[in-house]
Amino acid sequence: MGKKKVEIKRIENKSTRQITFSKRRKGLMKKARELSVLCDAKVALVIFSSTGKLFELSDGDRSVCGTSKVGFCSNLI
Amino acid sequence: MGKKKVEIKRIENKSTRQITFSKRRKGLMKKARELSVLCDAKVALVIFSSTGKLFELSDGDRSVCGTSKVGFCSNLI
DNA sequence: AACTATTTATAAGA
DNA sequence: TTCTTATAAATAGTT
Repeated sequence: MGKKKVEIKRIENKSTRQITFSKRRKGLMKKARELSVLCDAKVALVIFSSTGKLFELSDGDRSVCGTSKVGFCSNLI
Repeated sequence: MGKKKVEIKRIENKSTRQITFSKRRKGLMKKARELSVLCDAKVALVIFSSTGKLFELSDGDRSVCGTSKVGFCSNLI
């Protein structure tokens, strides 16, 4: 998608990589939510950026992971 | 995407829901891998179908979660 | 942060 | 149920 086809390999330019990260993270989380709702599935998504920043999403029955999002993330680490 | 626009709510027809689950799960995992590679991020994705079947993906530095995929999944539960 | 040309994902259909 | 196709959606490069 986009004006040029892009090869799936590490983006070397830092600012391009950061912009792409921001755009694709948003898109991925949207699709995760959609899968969860449309198909009545339980979905958990955890993303660490290359700078170590954490983004997380979980849908469906939260009880398997604990009740808080922070708790859920902590269990992963 | 697709021939008709679809509303994001639970698909009531069981076989349609199962087909959509299969297609979108595949697409979501592909995009998770792409984000991981393009942006040098660590991504973990865990999906339970409505029948309880587990699908899982993790990319990037596995050490935060243990070395095996099974181990990683077990930690979540 | 918005736009838009294109690519990609996918809802129906075969 | 695997393959095709029309269309919606995501997004790469641009402004």
